[in-house]
Amino acid sequence: MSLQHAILGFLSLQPFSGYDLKRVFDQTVGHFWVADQAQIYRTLARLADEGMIDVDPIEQEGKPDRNEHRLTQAGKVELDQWLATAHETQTSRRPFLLQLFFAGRLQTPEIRRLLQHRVAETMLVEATLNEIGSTLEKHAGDTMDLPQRLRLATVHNGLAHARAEIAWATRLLGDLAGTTEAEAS
Amino acid sequence: MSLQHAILGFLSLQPFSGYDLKRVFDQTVGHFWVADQAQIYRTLARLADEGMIDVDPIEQEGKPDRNEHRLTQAGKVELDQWLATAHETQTSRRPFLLQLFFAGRLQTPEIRRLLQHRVAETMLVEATLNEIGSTLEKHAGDTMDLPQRLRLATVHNGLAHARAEIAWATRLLGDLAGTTEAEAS
DNA sequence: ATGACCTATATGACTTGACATATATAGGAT
DNA sequence: ATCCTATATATGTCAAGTCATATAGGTCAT
Repeated sequence: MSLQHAILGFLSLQPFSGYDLKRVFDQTVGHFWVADQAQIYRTLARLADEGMIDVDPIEQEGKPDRNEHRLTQAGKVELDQWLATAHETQTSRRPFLLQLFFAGRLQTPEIRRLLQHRVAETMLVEATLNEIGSTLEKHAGDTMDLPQRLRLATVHNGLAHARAEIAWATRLLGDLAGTTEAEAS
Repeated sequence: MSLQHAILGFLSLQPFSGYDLKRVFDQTVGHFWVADQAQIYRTLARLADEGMIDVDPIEQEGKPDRNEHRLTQAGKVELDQWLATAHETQTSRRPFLLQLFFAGRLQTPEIRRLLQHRVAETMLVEATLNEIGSTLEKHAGDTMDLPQRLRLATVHNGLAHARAEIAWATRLLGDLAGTTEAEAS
């Protein structure tokens, strides 16, 4: 499970409540990791159980109390070990390719519509990532330290894949158009 | 759930047993969709329950009996509707990016090692996809029909993303090397 | 004071998937 | 005889994730 280590990672930066974590996930790694609120709380409970994190109840005025979580030594060790390990990548499932694989049953215009939708969708992702990237670069200015550059690199990764997807789909659209015209002529 | 529709897709080509399906999955869509054997059988049972497929017990000599599954009209309708729908893509989780995001805690050489491992891993994927691609092209010869071209396109998609990943990681490796040298000089 | 919204945590129910293991038939090897 | 492999289906168990919903404190606007 990686969510566990993601949480340890954030807690290595500063203490967070579960509520904080949900927002931090969405705002920083949301483009490649979606974390469910319920899952965050349950994982925090498990990590506390295992002695990876400590829980610190904080009373607040004007707001409900919050449970701050901070890394224990054991948690730090676990995190660093996970970080330093080169994990095998398991092939991720791609529903769109599945759909395309069987799309031979459809009419060519319908397939083109699917691909065009895919391009449009991916261009939106690209735009979002571009914004995130410029924000990161602006915030950092000239002095970008290693952690910042790695965070930016995750955005560049998303951009690289988005562009690859768009180029691939666009090319396939061209191929399909070419054939249709050739068959019609 | 997409496994359901993948199974319907294969059964739209010809009848299959659960055992067949497992092999067919591995051999044709394995590069972007891993299907668990137990999951296949349970999904077949559910699809039969829902009237999407019919089960046909076949007695065999020299081998155990097998249950052939074939699409019903309802299954065909469900498949075609799924195929023709432009589904929203949910962001897939990328454990490697998570790792990189927090890798600022590591020493630069360790980060470089992670990236080099990533490149090597992805180059293996690329090689495998190249083989699959050439096999498909060889089998088809000059006359590639639409379904064949779409199957090939899923391989090209994988290749495009593999190359994007390699290029991104290589570039990042260069950046990291540049900084280390600059800091050392 | 009622409703809308934000902060904050928690639980129940369910789905999907992963992994191990069981069962049975039969061929071929040692 | 025994073991290994292939064919074929099935079940148990657990982990991970999704979605809905509950609870509770508090602010602010109408």
